[in-house]
Amino acid sequence: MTKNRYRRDELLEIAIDLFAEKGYVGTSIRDIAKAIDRSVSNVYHYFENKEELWLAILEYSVQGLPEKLRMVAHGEGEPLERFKKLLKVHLEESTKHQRETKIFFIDEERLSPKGKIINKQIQKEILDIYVEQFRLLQSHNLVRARNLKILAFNVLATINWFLRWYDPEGNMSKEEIYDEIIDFVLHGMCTK
Amino acid sequence: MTKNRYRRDELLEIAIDLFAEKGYVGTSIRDIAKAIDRSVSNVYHYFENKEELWLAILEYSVQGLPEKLRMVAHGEGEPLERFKKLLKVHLEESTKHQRETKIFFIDEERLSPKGKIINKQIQKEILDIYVEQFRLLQSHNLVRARNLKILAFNVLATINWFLRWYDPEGNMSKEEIYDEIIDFVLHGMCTK
DNA sequence: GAATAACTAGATCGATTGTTCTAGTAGAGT
DNA sequence: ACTCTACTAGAACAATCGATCTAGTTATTC
Repeated sequence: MTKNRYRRDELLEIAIDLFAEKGYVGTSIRDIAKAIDRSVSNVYHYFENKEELWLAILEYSVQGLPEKLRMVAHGEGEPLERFKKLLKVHLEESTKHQRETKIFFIDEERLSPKGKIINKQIQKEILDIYVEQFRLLQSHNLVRARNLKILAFNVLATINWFLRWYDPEGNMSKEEIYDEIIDFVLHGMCTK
Repeated sequence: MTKNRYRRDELLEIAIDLFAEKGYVGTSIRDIAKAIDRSVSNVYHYFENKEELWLAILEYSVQGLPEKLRMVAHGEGEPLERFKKLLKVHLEESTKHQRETKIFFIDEERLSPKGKIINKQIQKEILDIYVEQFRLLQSHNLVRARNLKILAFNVLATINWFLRWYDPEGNMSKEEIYDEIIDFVLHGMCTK
């Protein structure tokens, strides 16, 4: 008999909620069990320990992001249009997993060495995808920045910061925000 | 006899280090005391409790930022030049208090209601300074964005994110990064 | 129907948490 | 000499932490 995937994922869902709200250290196993009205044993039945639970969340959500972005980055089309598409997909995927991505960034320093390494690696992968894109765009004379790494940090800044202030219950539409962010990344705030 | 300001501030310094490294929840009073080789009582002598210690750090560092920014924002000069100066000062001040500002953003959700309110208020103040600047620049036809609030979030994104990746020990100079960020904010990544 | 694996509740573990209490020392002002 | 305040160390507190252990209940397979 294999483990009950459904009950495991239910647990994962509630854990994401609590981690996103109160952080990794701020959320206890008991909190998680209580929130879904099960016993502590139930949590430990599906996950070896707290850290494994955390890593399962990563796998469940953020892990696949680099691959998805690479697909777009290496896809067909004109370089600049493809880059715009990359931004859009990145924004959409991040929004889809807003809570998890939030966790991902908020508590990165609070993990065990193993967790830290995985975390850093995913971030590095994403950064590299962008730097590579910039190099390509640069060869077409489409990039103004001198330091491509700083540029990548700046672009990631707008995307990742968006996850902090965006409120799904708010009155701004996602499409409106996406367009505004993409326009900002491409041309900044100034006219001309 | 008044409280020994020097020993208090020493305590504050070490607390900033630990909070920045391991977070608010991840740092215990004992950790702080041990790091500076004093007793727990010593910490409680200078600060009522853990939260007051946190708030003291805020006061010690981040609290004055809005006022400094307002000074520049309401200063003399051409609107766009003044705005550039605003960005520069903001970047400089944030770098000066990098550890504290990091704490400020990382653990904002982990505070008591009182702490949360103070935290949110400072962030709101800063946001408003930028939105006001954009309104002024807009009246001179210098801003391309439609939604000024989103624009403000994007600008703050680049500044605050910078604090996450910037390594004072690294080989990039601060001035180089500042210029690159300011250029990005004003004109984005594209040529033309 | 026996055997095996999946799952569960609840007590319990030692360690650590924020905080308080007790009992003091040091030094300045009177 | 006495008093008051500033300061200190270290034991002690109840609560909570991640984790484990015991003892059980289901459900499936042969």
